[in-house]
Amino acid sequence: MEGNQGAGSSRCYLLDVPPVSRPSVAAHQMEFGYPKESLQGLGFVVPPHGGPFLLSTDAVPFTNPTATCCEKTISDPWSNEEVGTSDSKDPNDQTSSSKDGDNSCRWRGSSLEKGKVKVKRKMREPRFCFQTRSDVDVLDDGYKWRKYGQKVVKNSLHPSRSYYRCTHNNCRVKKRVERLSEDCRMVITTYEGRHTHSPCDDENSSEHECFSSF
DNA sequence: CGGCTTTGACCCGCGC
DNA sequence: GCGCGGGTCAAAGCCG
Repeated sequence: MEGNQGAGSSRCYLLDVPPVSRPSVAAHQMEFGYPKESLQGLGFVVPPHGGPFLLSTDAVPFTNPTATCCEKTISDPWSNEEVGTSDSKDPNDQTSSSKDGDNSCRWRGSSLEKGKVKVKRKMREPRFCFQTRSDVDVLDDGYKWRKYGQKVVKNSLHPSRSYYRCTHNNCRVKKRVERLSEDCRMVITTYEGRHTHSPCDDENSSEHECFSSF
């Protein structure tokens, strides 16, 4: 069924990144005509001037319902609806952030929390996914990520999905990376949440200064 | 020695 | 109600 991502929440873009050692990405596609506001809302800071980016990534809107991988990505459990509310500033979010911030006290145990958590689970952070063509899994977006898990994906020929988390102190942004089953060179990167800092904040700017878009 | 990756287990949500 | 799949945690190992 098509159009379920019409909600306009979790957006997906397709990038054609040359197989270089540093396929820095993504963010650069926003200037391909995508609503910057939404991107900013997601934590992707877009240069106000929308200046040209260094990379010549070829971005394509990744919202075609018939697009194989796209469909799969979007129809995953986290699906679009929760992202729709960019005003995730509801009370729930407050609570969840305090919990989320501390993964150790997530929904493990405390049956008391269950009820609340249940709801919260659906109310995740805003997400943003990209499809890139690259030989490397982890796209250098200027932030520092730490891998915290890997999963086998059943209905995929490339059954490995990796989970990353921003290493910055109070930043709870997560990133999910998986290979496209049809084309192992295609990487689907899904960002979740908003960075509470700038990339330069993560590592000493230097080369990343031009990637402040993430 | 510190940080990161790997890997197995646990828990939750959803579909049947 | 049960089973499956997905997401996260935490311990152990590895590397710089």
